[in-house]
Amino acid sequence: MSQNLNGDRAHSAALKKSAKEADGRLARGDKTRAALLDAAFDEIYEHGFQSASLANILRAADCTKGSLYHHFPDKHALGLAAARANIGDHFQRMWFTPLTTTEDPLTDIANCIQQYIDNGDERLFRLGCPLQNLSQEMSPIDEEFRLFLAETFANWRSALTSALSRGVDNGTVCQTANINQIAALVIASHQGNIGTLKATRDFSLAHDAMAALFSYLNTQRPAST
Amino acid sequence: MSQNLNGDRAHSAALKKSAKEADGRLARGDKTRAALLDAAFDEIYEHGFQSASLANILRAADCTKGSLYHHFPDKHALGLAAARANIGDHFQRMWFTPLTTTEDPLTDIANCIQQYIDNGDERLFRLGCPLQNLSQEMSPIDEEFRLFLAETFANWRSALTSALSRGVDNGTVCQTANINQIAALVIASHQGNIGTLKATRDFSLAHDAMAALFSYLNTQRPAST
DNA sequence: TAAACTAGACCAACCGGTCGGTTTTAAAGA
DNA sequence: TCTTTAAAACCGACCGGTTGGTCTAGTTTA
Repeated sequence: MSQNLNGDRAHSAALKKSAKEADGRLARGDKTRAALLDAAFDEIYEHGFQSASLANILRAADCTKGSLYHHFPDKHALGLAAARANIGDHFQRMWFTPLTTTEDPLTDIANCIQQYIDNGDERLFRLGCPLQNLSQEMSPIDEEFRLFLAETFANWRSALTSALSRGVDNGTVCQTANINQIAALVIASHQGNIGTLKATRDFSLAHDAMAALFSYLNTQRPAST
Repeated sequence: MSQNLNGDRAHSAALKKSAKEADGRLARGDKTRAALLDAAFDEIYEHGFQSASLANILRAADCTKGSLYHHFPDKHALGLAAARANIGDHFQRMWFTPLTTTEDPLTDIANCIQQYIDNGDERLFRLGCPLQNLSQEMSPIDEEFRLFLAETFANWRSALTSALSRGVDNGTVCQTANINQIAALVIASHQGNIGTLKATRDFSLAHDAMAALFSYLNTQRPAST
């Protein structure tokens, strides 16, 4: 077993070395590795994992085959590491951080979703959600990818239910609300909305779905008597 | 322009001939063509369009390259024709037929969705919805595919709104309901639900999302006073 | 000097697509 | 009814290009 959990071939010595770089600059090898992860994520996001071309990745990372196969045992490990690095970051920023502190989960969940539709960049609308793309493509054919993706969904779900549970406690969510159901519908409708938008490019459809979800979320507030 | 709207190379003479086959048997060429479409759909459903292998399709259809390229100009036309044939049929059976006759759209929309989760076959849970898979993969890279998929989404949406509109008229749907929003959420949440299930394999999550959607749908009924 | 890292030529396998040639089919002619 | 004929249908070897992956040699770093 020469691989660590990230599926790469970095040695413990290299890890120690880069930890020593206190000024933020990355050691040469780590810079190459980071460039490969970035380039791999972009290429996979654009073309999917199976159609992602190592040649394109190497060109974008300004790197050669020898370097790539020094850092990663194969394309699969590179793709998985790239997905882990990028998708984890994204969910932390967009969902986990806002949800762990909110005192009004129904409002802030709606805000998270609105963020995507109102402030999404060109790539989001053209390419959709990386988590969803990888789920569609890789879940049926690669168990390691599937487990990572399923874990991400599970984390997302529990971030939602934790926040909602806090909302029940502090009175911003109705006592009788089924927080598991709310979380499940938030995930499903948001994923479906982003995915559908990609093909239809119909923002009115996306806004309608969002409005319907928000009106559902509002029925989960305590009666205002 | 030697192609017809189906993107194949069948000549009008061949079409006339097969139309003459009143007993339902297909002429030799049409049988080959149908076998190719079936095999292509299966291969694309399993591996996606870009990763679909012509060699696999030919093996499954028991056919050779020469035949394939006699019937279709290229892989793209084959894939598009296969998608058209199969996805159209599916939506007709699962959604359009039930929805054009229903007198209680909120109930029957829920039934349609329940059908997928309760009676879906192994392939649906492992591979998801072909419409969604193709949307994810092909929308960003092929405008012809995208237009067909967007059209399918639009047809789905208008089948839902027509049924809901009838429901408003006959009193099974609340007068103040926003039928566009309802239709949009049904599409988004259903698509998202099937897609998420593929990675998570968590039926409790799918059932929760479905239950939440049903509870939303029930809020759209007239007050029972 | 040993280990980490980079370099890029090279490889077999597979890809979608082409093409010259053969077989099957059905209508026309006698 | 038998023969002729041309198009439709089918066949599979072959093509250039690309794929992920290997390997040996050289460079940089601690």
